[in-house]
Amino acid sequence: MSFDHRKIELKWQKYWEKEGLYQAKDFDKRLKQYILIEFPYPSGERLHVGHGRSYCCLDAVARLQRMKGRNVLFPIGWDAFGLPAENYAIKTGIHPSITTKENIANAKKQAQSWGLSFDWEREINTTDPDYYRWTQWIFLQLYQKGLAYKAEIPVNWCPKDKTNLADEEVVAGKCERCGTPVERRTQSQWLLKITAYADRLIDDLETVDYREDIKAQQVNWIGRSEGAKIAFKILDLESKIEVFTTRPDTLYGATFLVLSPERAQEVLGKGVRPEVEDYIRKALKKSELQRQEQAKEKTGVFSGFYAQHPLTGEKLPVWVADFVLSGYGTGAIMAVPAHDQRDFEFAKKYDLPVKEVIKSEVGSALSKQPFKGEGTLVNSGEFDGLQSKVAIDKITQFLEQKKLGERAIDYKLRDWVFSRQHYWGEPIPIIFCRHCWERKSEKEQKEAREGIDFVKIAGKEHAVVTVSGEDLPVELPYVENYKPTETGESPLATVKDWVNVRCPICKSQARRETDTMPNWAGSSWYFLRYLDPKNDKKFANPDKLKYWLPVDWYNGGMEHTTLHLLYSRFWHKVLFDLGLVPTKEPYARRTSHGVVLGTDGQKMSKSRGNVTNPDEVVAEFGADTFRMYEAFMGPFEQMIAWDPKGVLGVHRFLDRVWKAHEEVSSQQPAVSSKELERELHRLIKKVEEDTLNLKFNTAIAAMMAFINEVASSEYLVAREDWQLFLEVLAPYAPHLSEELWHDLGEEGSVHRQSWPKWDPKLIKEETVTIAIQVNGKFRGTVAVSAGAAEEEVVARAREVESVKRYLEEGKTTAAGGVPQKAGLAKTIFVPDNLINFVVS
RNA sequence: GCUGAGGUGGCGGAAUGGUAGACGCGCGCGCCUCAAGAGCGCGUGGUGGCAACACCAUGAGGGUUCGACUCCCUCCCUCAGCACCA
Repeated sequence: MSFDHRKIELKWQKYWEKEGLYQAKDFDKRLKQYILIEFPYPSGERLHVGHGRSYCCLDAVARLQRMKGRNVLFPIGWDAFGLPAENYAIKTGIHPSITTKENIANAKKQAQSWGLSFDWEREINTTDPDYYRWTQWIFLQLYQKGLAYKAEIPVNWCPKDKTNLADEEVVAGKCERCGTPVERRTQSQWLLKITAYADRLIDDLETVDYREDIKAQQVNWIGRSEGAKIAFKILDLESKIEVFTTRPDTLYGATFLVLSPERAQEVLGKGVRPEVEDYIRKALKKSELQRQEQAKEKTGVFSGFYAQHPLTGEKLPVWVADFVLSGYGTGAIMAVPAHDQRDFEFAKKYDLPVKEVIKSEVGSALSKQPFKGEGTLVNSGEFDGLQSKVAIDKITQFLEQKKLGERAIDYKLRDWVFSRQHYWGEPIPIIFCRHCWERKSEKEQKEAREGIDFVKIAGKEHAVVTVSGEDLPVELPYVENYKPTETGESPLATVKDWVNVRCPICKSQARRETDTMPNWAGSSWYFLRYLDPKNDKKFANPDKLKYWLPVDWYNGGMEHTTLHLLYSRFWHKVLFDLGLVPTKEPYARRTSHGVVLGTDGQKMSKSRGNVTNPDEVVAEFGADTFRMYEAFMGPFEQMIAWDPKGVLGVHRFLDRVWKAHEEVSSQQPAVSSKELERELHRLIKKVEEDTLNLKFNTAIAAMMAFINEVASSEYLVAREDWQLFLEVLAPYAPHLSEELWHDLGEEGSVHRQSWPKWDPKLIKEETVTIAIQVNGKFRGTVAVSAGAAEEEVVARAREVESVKRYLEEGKTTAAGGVPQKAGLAKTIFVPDNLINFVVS
C-alpha cells in the first residue's frame, strides 16, 4: 500500500523544529561548512519550482554534511526591496511593508513545507531597519574611502519603470526587467567605483572554484584590454586628442581620427560647421537601442579639423561618428582602415585612404577586407620588418620616450550607477548642506569641485555631509504616493519633514539625499549578516566572520553572474581592504542550477500557462517526492523541462521504499546476502560522492537501483543494513526516512546519525566478471575470483565458447566469411576487468 | 564576431580510455481485478535471421591506441553570455 505523506511530514517538521536540529553553532570545534543559496525575493507569486531546484539539492548537501560531522550553516532570508512590491503598492494602495510581510510569511510556510533544513534563527530581511542600517553603514565606508561619488552622467533611463538602470541591468538596449527600450538621459547620480577593483575582480578568480563559464562571463564583462594611449595634436586648435588602441603596431596605418559625438562636443566646442553640429545633436538624441540597430550602416561627418600624426607628421582629417563609443577608451579613435573592420567600412563609405602597414603571411586582399591579424610591419619607417608583438612594445616605448603616448589598460566595465529614484529601497544616508559649503574657504571649494564632495541643487552648490553612524538607520519614511515621477525625482522628495533636516555638522537647515539604493545593495553583503544577525554594534562580530568565512558553497542563478555576484565580490573586497572581513573573496565555490522550464520545454510563464505550482505537487505527492524529483530531473547545472510523469516515477520509488520497509521489518531476523551487502556499501560511497559533486540525479538513480535489487532478493535484508539504507536516503527524503527510522524503534532523529562508512573490503567482489575482447571487440565474459592472475584468466577465457572460435587457428571468422589465420600476437590484461586477445 | 557549455535510443539522461544506453519516462506483452487511469512481473537502440548469432550505431570526417562516447586534428549544428569595446 502507498504511504500517506500527509500523516508524516508535518509531524516530523514540528519535531525537527522542537529539537533545533538545524541550528548552526558559532565557534564549534567541528569543521564548519557554510552552504548558501541565493535568498529569494518574496514576491506575490510565491516560491516556484526553480527555487525548489536550488534549495532542495543544496539541502541534501547540507544534511549530508551534518551527518558527516560538519558544523553546517545553511541560512535563508529575504531580499525584499525592489520594484514589484512598489508597483503592487501603486496599484492597490497597500503599503509595500505590508505586502512584503505577507509574502515573506507565505514563502516561509512554503519553504518549511518542503522540509528544508534552514537555520531559521538567523533569518534576515533586507527591508528591516536593523538590517539596512548596516547596508547604509557600508555605503558610508565606501564613501569615506572615495569609492562612492555623485556625478552628472548620462544614464540608462527606463521610461516604463521610471528609473535609471546600471549598465548591467540593460540587455540589448532594453530594460532587463520590463523590456522597454532604454533612453539616454543626463542626471546627477551616485556611482560606486567598481572600476578601481577591475583587476582584482579578474585576477582573484584564480583563487576560487567557480565553473568555467561563470569565470569567463565575469572576465568578459570586465573586459580588460591592454594597449596604449596616443596623443594627436589638432591643428588650428590648442588641443590634443587622445586615443586608446590595442594595436600600437598599426600606428603608421592611421589615416584619420574619429571622435564620438559626446567627445566631439567637448573637444571641438561650439564653433563648428552647422552640419557637424547637426550631426552631433541628432546622434546624442538617439537611444542606446537606436544606435545599436543602426550599427550596420555607419554614419559620420567630417569635422573640418585636421590632426597631426605623431610620428609621420601627416595631416589626418578628424571625423565625428557615432560608431565610436563615448564610454570606452577615450571616446576617440585613430582609424586604421587597413587593419580594422569598422574603420575599413567607414573608409570605404566616405572614400578615405587605406594604408597597409601589416603584411600577412598568406597575403591579403585589402580592396575587399581588412587584415586584422598580426604580421610583419611595412610602411612603418624605422619599425619596418618587426613582428606585430615586438612592434607593439617598441612603438609604445618610443612614444613614451617622446612623451607622445603611454602604455594603458582599459576596461569595458563602468562604474556602478548606484542611485534609484524610487521609494522602496534603502535611503542613501547623505545630507546636503548649503551652509557648510559657504563656510568653506575658496581653496576648499576649489578642491571640492575638483573632487567629488559637492552637489548642485537648484543651481546652488552644497557640501556633501554623511549621516553619522549613531543616526543610522536613516529610516524610510511613510509616504502617501509611491509613484515615481517623470522628472526622475524620487517620491521621497515630497516628504518635506523628512527631507528637511538639521546638518549634523553645522546644525543649520539642510536637505537629505532623496534617492534610494538599487535592489542589489542589500544582497551585496547579506551572507555576512547571517553570521551575526542580531548584532546591534557591528554588522557582524569579527570572530564570527573569521570562524565562518568564506562561504564554502554558494549556489544561485546564472542570471546573477554579472550583477549580484560581481557586485558582492566588489563590496567584499572593499570590506577586506578596510580590515572588516578576513577573506579576499566571499565565496570559495560557486555553482549555478539550470533553469526549470515548463512541461512544453519553454520558459515558465503565466501567459503560456505552463507553470507548475510546487505547492500542488507537495500537496498531492508530498515534500519528499517533490524534493527528490527536483534533484532527479536531470543534471543539476542544465536547463530542463518539468515532467509530471517524472514526478510520478519518483513517487513510485518512495512507495517501493515503503513497501520494502514493511517486508524487511517483517522478515526478521534476516541476513543480507553478500551481494546485497556489497551493493549497499557501493551505494553509500556513490551517494556521498555524487551529492558532493552535484550529481544528485545519479545519486538517486543508484538508490533506485538498490531498491530494485532489494525487491528481487525477496527483501532478505538485515535490519542493520536497512538502517544504513535509511541513513543514505535521509538527505534526500528526510520525512520518509525519519518515519521509517522511528518505525524500527530507533530513538532520536535519523538526521542526527553519522553518515555510514562504506567498507572498502566489502565493496570488492570475490568473483569478478572479466570482459573478453578479441581485437578490441567484445566477445564474452568469464567469472574468475578477484585478483586472478593473467595466466589463469587467459586459460579460462580461451575456453569460453563464444570466444573460442575467434582464436582457433585456420578457422573462419564470422565476419563476412573471409578465412583468416588467427595467430595470437599478444594479450592485454587489465586485472579484475578485461582481457583482450590481439589476433593477427 | 568573441567567450563558455554541449551534440548518445521514442524522450530526460548514464558511462570521461576497458561489456555504450545505468536510472526514470514512454511503449509492448502478461498477471491481479467486475473494471481500471492503481499495483506487480517480463521485454524494449537499429538492421538481418525461426533461432543461435552476426553486423551497424554516441553530430560528420580523419588520427592516436590492443581498445575511443571519452584523447588529438578538421568541419557542421544547438544552447547560453557579451557584442561597433578600437
